[in-house]
Amino acid sequence: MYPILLNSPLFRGLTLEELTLLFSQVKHQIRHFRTGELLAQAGDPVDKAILLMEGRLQGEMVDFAGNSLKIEELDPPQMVAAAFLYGPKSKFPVFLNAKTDGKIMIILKKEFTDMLSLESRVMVNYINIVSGKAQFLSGKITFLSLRTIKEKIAYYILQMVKSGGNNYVAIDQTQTNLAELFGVTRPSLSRTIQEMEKQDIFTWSRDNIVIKDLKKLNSILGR
Amino acid sequence: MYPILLNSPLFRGLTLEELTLLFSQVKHQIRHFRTGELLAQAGDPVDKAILLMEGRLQGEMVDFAGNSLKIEELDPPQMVAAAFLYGPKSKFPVFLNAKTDGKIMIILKKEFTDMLSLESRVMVNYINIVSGKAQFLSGKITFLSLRTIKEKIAYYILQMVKSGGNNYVAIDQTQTNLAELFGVTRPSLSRTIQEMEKQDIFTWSRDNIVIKDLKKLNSILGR
DNA sequence: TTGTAAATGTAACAAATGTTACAGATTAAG
DNA sequence: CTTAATCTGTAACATTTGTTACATTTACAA
Repeated sequence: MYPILLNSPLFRGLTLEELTLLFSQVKHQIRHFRTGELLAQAGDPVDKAILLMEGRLQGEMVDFAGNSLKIEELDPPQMVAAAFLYGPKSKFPVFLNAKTDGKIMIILKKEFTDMLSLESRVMVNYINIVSGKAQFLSGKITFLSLRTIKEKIAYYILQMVKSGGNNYVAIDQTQTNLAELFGVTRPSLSRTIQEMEKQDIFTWSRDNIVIKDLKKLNSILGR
Repeated sequence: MYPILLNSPLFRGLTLEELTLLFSQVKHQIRHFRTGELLAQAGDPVDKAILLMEGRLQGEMVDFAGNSLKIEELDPPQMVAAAFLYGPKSKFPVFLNAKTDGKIMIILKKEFTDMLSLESRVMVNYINIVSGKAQFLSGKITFLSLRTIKEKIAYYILQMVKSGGNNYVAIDQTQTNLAELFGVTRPSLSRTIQEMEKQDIFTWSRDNIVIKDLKKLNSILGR
């Protein structure tokens, strides 16, 4: 019935038959939207699950002065604001705009809750999604809590090393990207990298980093 | 049977009878611990739900150099690492130490999942808990993303005003506390407050803030 | 009231990062 | 190979924040 949803993290593991059966039991509606349409405002109560089926949506965080801060894009088949359907606040964190024409499925919260009870695989999937968001944010915070650029570089490299295991790290990011990821300016990042190279902590070439002094690198994060 | 758990967010809304019935169907075990005991290490896979019933636990974030960074305490009846039982990582984010003697209930993940399917109120409670964590972290990140101390002060005040509605904000925090919350040093915070007062944005006395120029305050957050 | 601890104001200086501008290096497209 | 776009190195200077130290004020208990 809605084969696109089979690929969504929420319905992972279900067959098309099972999904069709499920939707025969769970009230839902399909809604089409057009480019530029405003689907939700920040602060709106979230009382329904929204599943993006076609098209592209864009979430814009807006600050107190009314300016747009951060933009996140969402592609199908994904759930919108999954971590905000439940919880004490349950308000939209962003303004939700349509970047293209498309369609969404809407399931009211009560029905959504029933669906989770009905099909425990969907329940586990949903909990995995929300937990994943929390874990992602938790990692983000660890990173944002690092004060200096040196610390961020050290953390970044050590994070990469951990997955690799060597003293060699491949980079797939440009310094320009990294600077944005770190929330610092590009020249500042470049300067700090040079400094650390001069201190013989590592050598940083275009596509890889070679650690020369793991001890020093660790000690940067020691307080 | 375990009346203390009635007050836990996870079992909110259940009667003692219902809870007792539930635990007759869900395998679980009680484990006692002693002061100083290490209950879990950061990185350990999380394959069981841990509910603190008595005593006090302490989570310590540890950095690469082996130093303790942040400490969070946990009091009963709370679930430990609720947002890390599911999700792609599913590893303990902290070292879990016992501050006092006490006891925990352990429910294996499979049994826990069954319990959520079995009793939809507990399921919703659990989803509320995890969603709440994600939302809390999301707000934290918004705050940490602010670059300058001025922005943090502006954001903080506007946040307070929004709940109040006036141009008057009561403070229950000392500057020393606020500085820590903002992640800046106390003299820097004090200095910045003075500067903003000189710019006639607000007056900041011991126990309240009076906004004198809301426009300026807003414009600080405009980019 | 007085004494003490905590909170706050303040200043001089150091350190880190941002800003701006430009030159050289690298990459990818034609 | 040539060219244009992107990425990177670098420098001078401005701005912000941290560090340290001390004075002043406030709150609270004896």
